[in-house]
Amino acid sequence: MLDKTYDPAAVEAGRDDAWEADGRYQAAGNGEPYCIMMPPPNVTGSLHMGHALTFTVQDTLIRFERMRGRAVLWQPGTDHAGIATQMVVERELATEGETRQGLGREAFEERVWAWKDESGRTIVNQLRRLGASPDWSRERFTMDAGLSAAVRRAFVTLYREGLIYKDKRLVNWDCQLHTAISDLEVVSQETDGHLWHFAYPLEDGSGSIEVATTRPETMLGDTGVAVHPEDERYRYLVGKHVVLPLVGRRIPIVADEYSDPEKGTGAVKITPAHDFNDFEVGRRHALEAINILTSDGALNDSVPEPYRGLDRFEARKRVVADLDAAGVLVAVEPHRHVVPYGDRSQTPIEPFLTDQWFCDAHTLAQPAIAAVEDDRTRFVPKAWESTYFEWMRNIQPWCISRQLWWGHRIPAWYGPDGAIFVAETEEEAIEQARAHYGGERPLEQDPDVLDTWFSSALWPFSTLDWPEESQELERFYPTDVLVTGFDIIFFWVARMMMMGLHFMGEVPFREIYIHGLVRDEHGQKMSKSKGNIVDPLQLIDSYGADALRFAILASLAQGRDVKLGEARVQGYRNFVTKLWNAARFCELNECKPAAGFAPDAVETTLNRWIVGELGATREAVTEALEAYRFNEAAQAIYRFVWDRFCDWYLELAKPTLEAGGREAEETQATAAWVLDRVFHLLHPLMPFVTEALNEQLLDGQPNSLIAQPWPESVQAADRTAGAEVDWLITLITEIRAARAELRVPAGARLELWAAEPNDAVRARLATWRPALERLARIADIREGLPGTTDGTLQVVVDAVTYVLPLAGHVDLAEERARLDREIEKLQRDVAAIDKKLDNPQFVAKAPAAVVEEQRERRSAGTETLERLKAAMARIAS
RNA sequence: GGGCGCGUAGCUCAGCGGGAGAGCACUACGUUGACAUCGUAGGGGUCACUGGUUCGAUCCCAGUCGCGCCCACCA
Repeated sequence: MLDKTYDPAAVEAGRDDAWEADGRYQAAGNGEPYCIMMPPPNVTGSLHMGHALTFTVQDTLIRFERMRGRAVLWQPGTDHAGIATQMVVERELATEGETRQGLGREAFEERVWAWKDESGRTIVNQLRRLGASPDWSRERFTMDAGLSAAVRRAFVTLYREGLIYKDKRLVNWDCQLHTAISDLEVVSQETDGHLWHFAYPLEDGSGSIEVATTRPETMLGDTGVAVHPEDERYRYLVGKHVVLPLVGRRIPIVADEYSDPEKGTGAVKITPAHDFNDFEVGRRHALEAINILTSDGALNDSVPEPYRGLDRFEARKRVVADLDAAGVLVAVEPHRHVVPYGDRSQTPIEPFLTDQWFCDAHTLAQPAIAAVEDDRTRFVPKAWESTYFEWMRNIQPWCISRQLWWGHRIPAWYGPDGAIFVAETEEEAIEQARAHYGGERPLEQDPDVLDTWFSSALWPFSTLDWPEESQELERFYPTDVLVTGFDIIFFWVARMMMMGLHFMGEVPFREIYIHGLVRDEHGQKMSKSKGNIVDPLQLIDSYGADALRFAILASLAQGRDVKLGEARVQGYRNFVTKLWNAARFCELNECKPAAGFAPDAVETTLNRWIVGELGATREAVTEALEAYRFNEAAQAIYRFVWDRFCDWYLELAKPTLEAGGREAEETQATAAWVLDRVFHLLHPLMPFVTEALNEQLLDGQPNSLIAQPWPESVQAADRTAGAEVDWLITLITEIRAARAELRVPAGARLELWAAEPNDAVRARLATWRPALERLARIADIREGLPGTTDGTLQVVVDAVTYVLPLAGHVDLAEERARLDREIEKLQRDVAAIDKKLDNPQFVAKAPAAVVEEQRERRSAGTETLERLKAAMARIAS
């Protein structure tokens, strides 16, 4: 027996364990492979709503395809998340008064591994509560031995192909984390600052040239001043020199188109070592690049003595004060501008000249662009392709080295003379060195590690054992769909495309489904500082994983962010309760699956109708899931369960079930069958409750739903049954509405007189008499017109007038007013249709079917109108 | 500066060339009923604005206004 109330905790407990123990999460059977790569959450992570969204979507697809007979692999794992993890462990060390430097590299790495073993499983366990069904037996971590080998193979290969190289370039330097970061890890922030104007004196004493800057301290590294070649104001100065104040350096004035006459003073100071644009200008004019910063962001020994060792922001004040004192500070104006910040450290980023490893992303991007252009990989929704193209076509060299300790160590070794040996193992590097030097030389490995996203870029094949040639790699690559948010298209999707095509020769996935971000119910991004974080685990505790999953899916319209408040989840918990109670009703009425039940062979109208409705729902859900329209899938099944099955089918079936007999038996079997199909259709969306109900209710089933086949198509909707039930629903609804409007007491039973019934209507009324008695509170059904016109309620359905005598329950004037409103509305409708039909252009140019439809609507409308007028006439006097 | 998206009922949003929809909220009535985590009924909208295309526009196109996002940008 089902419990009287639905308790999500009881329903969900232990199910994940049971499914996994039965091996349900592993690819099974000989079906066509279907693979989704789980975007590996950071080991430092704990489940947030973004995870809940993306993993619900993935699990829904996985369960759907698993039921459809595909050999499904959902490949799970976690990411070592270089900077994030290192920061977490360093913070932990700090509470012990310890630092990573104090510990030393080796001990620190051990410490991180220990942390990972202890805390790294949090998110995995939380995923289980959501009902996620990946193949945990294949769980991977980006720093596993196998994946590390893949990283080294990829690095070495790209190096040998000239697609990875070491270069001294300006990089984004994080002065707090002491590492380079990629362009993507830099976030721009609008900041209120100042624009300082300085007059640099000309060497020949003939005057000065005014420059403006937001970073005065960089002037200590200036090696030129640039003006636009066509700027008349400065043309005569080109080729002359200025003497840099405070420093005394003689620097040239050059003509360069980078200089924008509209901006600042039109003359721009050039600091090649600390500005990306200036670096280019400097290169064009052979200006020296003087690095004036230390890795901490303090000034180094290249600047005059008084400034050495000052932090860059201290130095800024000092430089301004000194320039002011020297009389070269011309003006200071408030200035709003964007300042680059590190996305992890939240500190201002400095362009900094260092040796780093770069990946030639431009070359790798070309095949990745082509693959999307010719649809070998499709974005859903398609609009994201332009974002992808835009970025890929303007891609810059990717800085892949990081000055961190946690990550994949760069497989490069240096000889005493600086010669570089890149190899997959130290032994190979030693071998190379021996050949190179003709003898043993001490080698030192590059201290840096790789950008975390380098290993993530290999994920679609490194997890499938590449570079080993495994069966899984053969079978599941290319994968079917990647599910992810737009926020990591650049970080991850683009890079997987590049690496997948380069190493595997094929795209990593055939489709990329991009979903929105989760926001709170007001559309605000969830953030700790706003205090509007919704915790998915708390929602699961309160309402169940099924309700949370369904709420997410039902809210997930393509191309939109998902706004999700607690009320929404609560609403869908109510839906689960509704389903539970429907199942309970069926159980109480002994609706059990009948052996050999054939849905297309049911005889009674009601049962034929619900079978048809279920069939339509099955198609709608299937098509919606195939097209990643999760909200439509959710809506279709929701509508069916609540509006069709509960509100009408079960209500209309009650008299039949109570009466017993053959019809009741067919109805019991049909109800059980429908419920069973509903559990199947709902299972990918809400796995727990469907499994629980299936298990308890339909205990003839040998297998759990997770392994059951997806429902087959059933016969096309039975149109005669549909028409009849539609008629019945309309009649009952009309009577209920009229009664409510005229405030007929809810308990009052009225007679129903059918004014001019034909044989079909007469038969229908006989058939549905018990339903009408029950749902429309009808006392008796008669033909013709009742003797009294005093106090009647009249409705018209399908060209038949129904009169319900009220015996004093109602005010005649109110009934007149009600009929009047209906007549008016109908007249407006008919007039609108007439206007169309009277337009020869419409009749001539609109499709015949549309014209025909309008004609039908018009004739139905006028017929009803006539009868309503007749009804009015009967009570008018 | 470049690109993208969104303005539909009080709120959150579907729909997207031929009858304006849902959920929540609201109002009235209803509890021996599978379900009050419920039922029945109801109120509520010049589908942002202006033009255009069309026999016909909430839907397509152009523009305007408003909101949001991404990329670029430290003179």
